[in-house]
Amino acid sequence: MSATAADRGREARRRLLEAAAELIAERGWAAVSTRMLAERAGVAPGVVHYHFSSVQALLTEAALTVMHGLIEQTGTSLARARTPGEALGLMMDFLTAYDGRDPTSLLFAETYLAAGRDEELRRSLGELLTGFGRALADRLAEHQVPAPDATAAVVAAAIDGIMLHRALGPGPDATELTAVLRRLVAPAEPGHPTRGDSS
Amino acid sequence: MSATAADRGREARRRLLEAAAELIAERGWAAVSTRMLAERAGVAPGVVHYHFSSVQALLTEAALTVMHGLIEQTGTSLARARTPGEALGLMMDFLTAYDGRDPTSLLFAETYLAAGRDEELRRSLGELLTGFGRALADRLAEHQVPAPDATAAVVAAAIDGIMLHRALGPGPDATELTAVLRRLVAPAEPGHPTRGDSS
Amino acid sequence: MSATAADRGREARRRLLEAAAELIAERGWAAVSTRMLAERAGVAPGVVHYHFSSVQALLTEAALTVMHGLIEQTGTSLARARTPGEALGLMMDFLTAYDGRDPTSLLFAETYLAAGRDEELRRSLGELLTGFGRALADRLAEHQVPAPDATAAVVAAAIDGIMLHRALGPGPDATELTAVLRRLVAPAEPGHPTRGDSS
Amino acid sequence: MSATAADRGREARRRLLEAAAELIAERGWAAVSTRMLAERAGVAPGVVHYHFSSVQALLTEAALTVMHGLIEQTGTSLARARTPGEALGLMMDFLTAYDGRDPTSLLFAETYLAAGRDEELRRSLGELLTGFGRALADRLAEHQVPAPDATAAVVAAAIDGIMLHRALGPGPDATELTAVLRRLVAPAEPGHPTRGDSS
DNA sequence: TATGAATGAGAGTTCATTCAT
DNA sequence: GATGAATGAACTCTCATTCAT
Repeated sequence: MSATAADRGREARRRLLEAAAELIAERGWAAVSTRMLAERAGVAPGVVHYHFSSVQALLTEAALTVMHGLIEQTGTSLARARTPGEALGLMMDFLTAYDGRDPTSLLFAETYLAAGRDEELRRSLGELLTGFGRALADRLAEHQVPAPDATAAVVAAAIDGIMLHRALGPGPDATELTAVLRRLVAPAEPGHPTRGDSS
Repeated sequence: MSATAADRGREARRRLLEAAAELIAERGWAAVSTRMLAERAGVAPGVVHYHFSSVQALLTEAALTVMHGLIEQTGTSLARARTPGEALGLMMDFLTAYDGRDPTSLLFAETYLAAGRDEELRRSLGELLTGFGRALADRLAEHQVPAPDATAAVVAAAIDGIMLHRALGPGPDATELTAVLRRLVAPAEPGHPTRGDSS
Repeated sequence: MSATAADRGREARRRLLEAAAELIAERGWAAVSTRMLAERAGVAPGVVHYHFSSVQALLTEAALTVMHGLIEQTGTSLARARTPGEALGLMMDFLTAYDGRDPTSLLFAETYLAAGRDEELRRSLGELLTGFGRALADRLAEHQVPAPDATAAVVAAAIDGIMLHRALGPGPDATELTAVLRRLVAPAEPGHPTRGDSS
Repeated sequence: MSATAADRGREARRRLLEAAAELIAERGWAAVSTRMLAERAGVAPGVVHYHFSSVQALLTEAALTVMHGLIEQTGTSLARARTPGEALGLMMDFLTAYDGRDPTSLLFAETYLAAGRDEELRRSLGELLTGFGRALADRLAEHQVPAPDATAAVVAAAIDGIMLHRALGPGPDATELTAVLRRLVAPAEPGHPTRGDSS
């Protein structure tokens, strides 16, 4: 109401972050330019460097914001899950929600690669994923999945890897892949150690 | 002894492909420039476009050559494997051979992403991976692994995904991950679940 | 007093258009380069593409601006002419004002040729000349010149053609040529009907 | 028969001249490059500079050869013409044979402009056109056309100017234009010498 | 009589960033 | 808080030309 100027400033900043997330997916991290960002956000070119110290800083903040949001939300859902099937299903849901060519999948992949060349980004992203991995491992442990830490790592990696491969072509459909992935998280059973498929 | 000129040309071309593979991993696909390539290969800048129609074409050829070599060689090894354990072990070996920050892992990841923005690259890479997926699925089928196609896809994706995540930090070690991955390829056996080889 | 930045921008743009018109004549349409334009206009190389989407766009705008100005002004003079002799004399004046090697003549010739390879330029230039041709034909018709449209086309073409030929060497002087050209615009006379066209 | 190597050399040279004439019309004088010429002529790039001292020299020779051929042939036809109508008709024939966008018209126009920036080309082309102008003037004189030199210059210029304008759009058709041009070459008549102004 | 690999300059264009307003 | 003009380096790519073979 009062601080119209400050509000416009916040709004411009928000639109720039939104534009950055879109453009990283569309063009690739290294191909996003100041002018592209300004145009997409509907602001003057100079505004980019007014709100952010560099284009890299804007891209980093945008990517981490989106990834933090999605991962945090999934972690929360995991924590709320009451039954094992519910918890595991949440992970598998990614396979139907994202096809490897959607903005979210691409943003994740681009950011993983960019992190390999930016120490600060690598650290932040590492923390995010480590936290998520722990949350997932905790759930798996509750459901008697053996080697819960390594299993959580493999599940998360498999899902990201599937996204990466799907960008190249369809591949097997989500239902089939989900069935295979469930083998990873079958709970250990006293008499019949490591079953998990025959259903 | 005669064709010194032609030989020099072949050598320059070869060095450019070598430089391209290195630089894609080091700097990222979109950040490789004509002059960087020329300098790394030890040739004049103009030579790049003398031998290749564009920088994109050079990067594409370089990436496909390396990936083709590695995948073909792995496929051949798979085909030669006499026992199931040997075959499965070959796949798991990637986890000890590559740590996600080595040139080969990075080249793979960069090329996957670049393929999303280059139709020709996507097609070529798709063929390469489809062929490998089929070879792997065939082996899995021989060992009575259920849903061999989807399983092959998940195994390959998990390995690439692990590489991607490892670039961010160490994570669980290869031995643990391998143990988890073996759950995916346990043969379906009516009476005695999870043995898995003797064929 | 306030908008010094905007003023500087307008001034730079203006100087670039001026430089473009000069350089098209001096070097030829296809030989005008970004850096030549920048140097002549006294601006940094990057400024060219800040103000214009491409060098082609700059050349096109510059050429059309100059040609539009000259043609419009001549059209206006034609319209204001009170007597036939005055109107015809305006056309003939070009022969004394321009010698085929002056910037204006060369700009016209270069632009005609460039228009053959640029659809948009061809359209714009075509409209400009069609409009002028109509204005001239109207005047000729008022003075009972037979076939005024074709006559206007021939007069305009002859003048441009003379400029083109003069670039190669002097040729007959303007007075003689003017006398010949006047044959084209002799009014039809009842008793002695305009030999040379009918049949 | 014997000198196969020498024959191939002559043939390559001939094909290069042919390619040059085509490409000047297609791309414009300044846009013709060594590689384009070699490709069009079906020879290796190095051959261009083996047969010609520079690309400019090749273009110049090609243009002059074509123009010399056409002008010489027209001059010969003019000389052979038995009646006035026949002679004048030869000139007018250009208007139906060329439409301003054909290779010949474009080659002429491109060469006129190039001559303005190449002293040697200007001299050669000037001689060619001067010679033709004299031949035409002689014919006009024989038919009692007043001011035959200036008239010849205007006729030639009008035809080239019409070609130049036609490249921009159709304009009046050849029949109408020819009718107008015939006014220029009407023979002087005892009683009414050189009418056409006083109105 | 060619050949084709190489050179290095220069083409048009886009870049992240700065700064006076 | 925002602007937009400007900078100068770097981008991909094409150039005419040379020269060892």
